[in-house]
Amino acid sequence: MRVATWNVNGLRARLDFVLAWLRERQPDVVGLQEIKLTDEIFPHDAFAEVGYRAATHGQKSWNGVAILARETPEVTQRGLPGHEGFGARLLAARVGELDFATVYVPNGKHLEHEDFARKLTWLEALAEQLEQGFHASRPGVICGDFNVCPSGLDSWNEAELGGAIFHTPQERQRFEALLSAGFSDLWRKLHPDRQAFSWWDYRGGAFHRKQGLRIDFLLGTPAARSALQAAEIDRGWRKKRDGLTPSDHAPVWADLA
DNA sequence: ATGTCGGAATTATTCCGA
Repeated sequence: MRVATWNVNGLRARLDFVLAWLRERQPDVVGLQEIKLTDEIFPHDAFAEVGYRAATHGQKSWNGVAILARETPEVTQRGLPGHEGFGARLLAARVGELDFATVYVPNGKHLEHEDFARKLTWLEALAEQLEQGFHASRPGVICGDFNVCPSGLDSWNEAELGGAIFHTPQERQRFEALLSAGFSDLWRKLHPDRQAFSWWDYRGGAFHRKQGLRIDFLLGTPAARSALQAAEIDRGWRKKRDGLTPSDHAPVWADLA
């Protein structure tokens, strides 16, 4: 079974790009983030044509998450309880025997902004929510854009960015708490010393300058981790193709037995 | 170059968020 995560940065602008990726990679379950549209206009038909059912938690203009799967996802949670006012950022569903969730963690903007403190609180609430929705003995994956760079290895410039947004001890401690609760960073488990990024700013030629961050993750329960066979970041899909503009994030996928 | 995108508000230009 192939599971994947992708912040698409606007599904209307990215639909053809996403469909091409689905045809090539043939994932079984995908968590999308930043779909930037409402549930009413979600393109269910386009996904059905390539063999996917979708569950959605969207909103107008910003944020929004969705789950694509070969079989119909049965939604177990829409939104992070008590934090719905911070945007449509969490969707959990059962897909066959897999417990799955997609999250779009608040950006936080900068350390002095009120959104930074709200981001930390949101991450704490996420940890509580996951305790209820996932179990060590069941295969489960929580994926998404966490907007946290877990270690210096995950940043193109820890020397200068360490301590700045995405790189603070407060964010890292809260991400670490998710791992301590039993979730494994699946890509990192297979590539413990590799530096690779999943996001590059559109500005300044960051992609070609290799100025990126690894902030998109597939976190697996112990049962998922023990079934892990492969995990990759689809860096090639961060490039323009056939004249289509890419997202600023690359997809990340993992194969589970 | 604070250098690019997506989307909305408003009518091709400006803003906001990332």
